[in-house]
Amino acid sequence: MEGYQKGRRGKTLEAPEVVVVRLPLYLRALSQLAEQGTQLVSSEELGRQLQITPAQIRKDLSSFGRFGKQGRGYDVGHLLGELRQVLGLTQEWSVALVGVGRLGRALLGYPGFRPEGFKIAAAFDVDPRQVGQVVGGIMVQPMHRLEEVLGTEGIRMAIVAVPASQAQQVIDQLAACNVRAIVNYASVAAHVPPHVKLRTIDPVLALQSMTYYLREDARP
Amino acid sequence: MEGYQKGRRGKTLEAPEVVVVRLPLYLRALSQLAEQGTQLVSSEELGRQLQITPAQIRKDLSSFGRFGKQGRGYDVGHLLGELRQVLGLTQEWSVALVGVGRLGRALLGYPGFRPEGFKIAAAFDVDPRQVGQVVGGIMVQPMHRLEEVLGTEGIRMAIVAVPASQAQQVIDQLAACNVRAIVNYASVAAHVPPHVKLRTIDPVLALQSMTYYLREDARP
DNA sequence: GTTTGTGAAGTATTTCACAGCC
DNA sequence: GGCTGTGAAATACTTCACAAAC
Repeated sequence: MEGYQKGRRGKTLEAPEVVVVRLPLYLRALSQLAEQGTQLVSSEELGRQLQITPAQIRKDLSSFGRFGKQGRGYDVGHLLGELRQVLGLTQEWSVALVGVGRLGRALLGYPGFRPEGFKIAAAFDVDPRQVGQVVGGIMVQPMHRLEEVLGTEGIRMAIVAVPASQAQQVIDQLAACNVRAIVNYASVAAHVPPHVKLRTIDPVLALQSMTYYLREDARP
Repeated sequence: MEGYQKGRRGKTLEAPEVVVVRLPLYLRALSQLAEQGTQLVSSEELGRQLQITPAQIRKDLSSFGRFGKQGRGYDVGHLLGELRQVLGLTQEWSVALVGVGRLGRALLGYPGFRPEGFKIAAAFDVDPRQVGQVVGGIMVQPMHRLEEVLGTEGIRMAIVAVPASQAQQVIDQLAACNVRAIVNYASVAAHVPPHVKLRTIDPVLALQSMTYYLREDARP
């Protein structure tokens, strides 16, 4: 789990980033409810599942519209649609992957992207031994084809799974190719231009912040 | 990047969770500075590297002690030591891994844990074909040995890399074996007892929250 | 001259609590 | 009767700004 950038809301009055980060949680819970055939859900029930207060959920949703019905709750299917709209998830998004080592390959094989509307549409690596290989149905491209491929495929999101020492450079290249959103698995505090969104995923940071709570404690 | 639990600070007045989550960032930046031989660093310089305001850094650090020297800044080596102390990183932590699929294997091969004091000391899987295999120097154990192994190894942290459908069950088992901190890679809003810390890492949530900023924008 | 540590001020976020609607 | 939507209140977090330390 890690850092998302602070809520520098641009000119076009945007929702606070904390709120935007919660919307996908609502989406996921609603999908589950829809699957099991539930039609209506209250903010209280949703809150129970997500461990978020009902007031929080109502307030978050109310900043995008009035999606509920008093006395009844929210229509699951309807709210799903509205949230997808808000989040821009009505289209399929093509994503580039840079780095096809063990982690990159795991990501290429991960079945969780497609059903959510994300498709890894291109993969890149510097290692000439990787280039040309077909992994998960995708041919690994050399880095110098980045701009060309991203351009023709219209790709604006990327996942970076390269060693920490290479990450900043790769991120710079992606930003130069008009990529606007990056999930970074490398263990670095990367810098991006202001119009690029970055989320860094780092299990070591997650572990390190949790040990704080485990210091020398007798257990109950 | 994703959710950390809300700052329910327990009885023993703890630092706010937002602060605890930033400490590892400071640690990482300081390690780098130490490596390149830098002796002193100001909150301003540290802030530049991490994109955090100097005031924020000073305030965060001041809640644990007075580690700096006016007019000079912070001694890199000293601050490193203090932060390791605060975070409980003076010992090595053994971590259990549950799930040795593609992602689990990538984690077993990840060289980033050891230098930070985390050691994957045991691995488990339900799949009988995985059990008994040696991956990254560790023999995969069957799930029924969880309690025994965690007990004898004194393991209190775990990484969950199993399919979403299995995650809650696995997390319950871990909690029952006295695990107090879990990094969860499964795409679920898992529940844990209050004395267990959970960080969920989910690239889909990260992507979904970023598409919000990419909706229908013409590019520059 | 520089840079910390920190109250006080300023924002941001969450929760309360209830009018209004179903 | 139940549950949303929302101002107002309460908390939490961040930044300011400056006295004190070097």
